[in-house]
Amino acid sequence: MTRSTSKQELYDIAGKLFSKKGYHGTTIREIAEARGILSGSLYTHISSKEDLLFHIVDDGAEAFLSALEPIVMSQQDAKSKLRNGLAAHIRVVTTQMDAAKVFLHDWTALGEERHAVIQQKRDKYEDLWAVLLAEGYASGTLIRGDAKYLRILILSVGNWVYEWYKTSGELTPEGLADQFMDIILHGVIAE
Amino acid sequence: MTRSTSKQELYDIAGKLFSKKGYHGTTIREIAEARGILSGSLYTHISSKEDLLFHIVDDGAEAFLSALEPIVMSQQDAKSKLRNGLAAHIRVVTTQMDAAKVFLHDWTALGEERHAVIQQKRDKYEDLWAVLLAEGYASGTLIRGDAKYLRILILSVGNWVYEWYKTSGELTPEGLADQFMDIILHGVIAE
DNA sequence: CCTACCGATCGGTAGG
DNA sequence: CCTACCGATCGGTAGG
Repeated sequence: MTRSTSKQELYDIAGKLFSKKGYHGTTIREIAEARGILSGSLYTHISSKEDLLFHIVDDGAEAFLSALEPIVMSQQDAKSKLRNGLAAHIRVVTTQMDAAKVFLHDWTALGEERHAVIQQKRDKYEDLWAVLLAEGYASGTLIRGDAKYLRILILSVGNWVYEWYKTSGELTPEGLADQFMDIILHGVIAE
Repeated sequence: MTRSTSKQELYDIAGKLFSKKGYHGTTIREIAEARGILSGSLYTHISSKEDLLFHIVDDGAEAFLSALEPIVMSQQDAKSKLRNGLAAHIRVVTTQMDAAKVFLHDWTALGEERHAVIQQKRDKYEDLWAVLLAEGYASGTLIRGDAKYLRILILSVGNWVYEWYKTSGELTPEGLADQFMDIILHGVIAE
C-alpha cells in the first residue's frame, strides 16, 4: 500500500499547483519545473496530465471515505457520531488542503470513465452520512430538521473549509467541528 | 444602467461555458462558436478573455451585495433578517447559477488589479453579514454560537448551493432558506 | 533524465 | 463580422 516516495512527491507537487491555479491553469512544464526536471521527463512517471489529476482526486476520495467509515460503523451515540464525523471531514480538508481542494474543485475535469469512478465514491460518502443521520432520527436523538437538508448543511460547511481555512492560528478540526455542531445541534436563538 | 443586449448575451454565453468547464478550460473559440461568429470577431466586443471573466464576476458580486444591503438596512427583526438574508443569497445563486458559480469558483483567475477589486466586494459582503449577526447578538435574539462561525456556516451553505441545486423539482430559495434556518435557529436535538 | 522536436491549439491582431 | 495569420505555448513523443 505504500507508494514510492518519488511518485507521492510528484502528486504533492501537482496537487499544490492544481489547487492554486486549477487543473487547466497548470501546465505540465510548471509541474516539471517544480520537480526540478524538464517536462518530457515527467512521462517516465506518468502517462498523461489527467493521470496526475485522477490520482490526486482518488486519494482525496479515499481519505474522506476511510475517515468516516469507522465512525458510522462504531457504537457511539448519535451526537458523538455527528460531531466526530464532521471533525473527521474537517481534518481531511485541513491536513490535506491541496488534495481536498482539487477533489472538491477540479474533479469534473476528469474524462468520462474516471469521472464516473469518482462520482461513485462521492455518492458512497454521501450515503454514509445519510445512514448516520437516519440512525439519529430513528433513535429519537434528532427530532427537528429534514435529514436531506441537514446533510447538505453539514457537508456544505465541511467542504467550504478549504476556501477560508488558514493553517496558522486557527482552531483544530475538532474545535471547528464543536463550533459548528454546537450551532447545528442546539440552535442559536432563545426558544 | 442597461447594457446592450448583445453584450449581456455574450456574458451569458461566456458565463455558461466558464461555469461548465472553468475559465482556463474554456477557449475563446468555443465562446465565439456558441455566439455563432469566429473567434477574431469577438474582439470587436471585448478587449481580452479576462475582460469577460471580470464582467461576469463583477456582476455576480453586485448581485449579492444589492440583494443583501436592503435587508441589513431594514427594520425587520433579527430572525427575519437572517431568514431573508439567506433566502436572498440563495436566490442570487439559483437564479444566476452560471454567474454565481464563476463568481465563487473562477474569480481567482483574475489578474492582480481586478482580483483586488473583487476581493474588496467580497469583504464588503462578509461585513454586511457580520453587521446582521452582530445586531442579532446585541439585541439578545441570538444567544448561542459564535458570530464568526455562525457567519461561516450560513455562507457555506448558501455558497455550496451551486454545487447541488437542480433547477427542476427543487424547493424555492425561500423554501431552502426556511429549511436551513430552521435547523440553525432551533437546532436538531431534544434539549 | 535530457535533447530535440511534433502537430495542435492557444489568445489575439491586421486589414478589409 | 470574415479572412488570414501571428508568435507563443500547449501536452506529449522519439531516441539516446
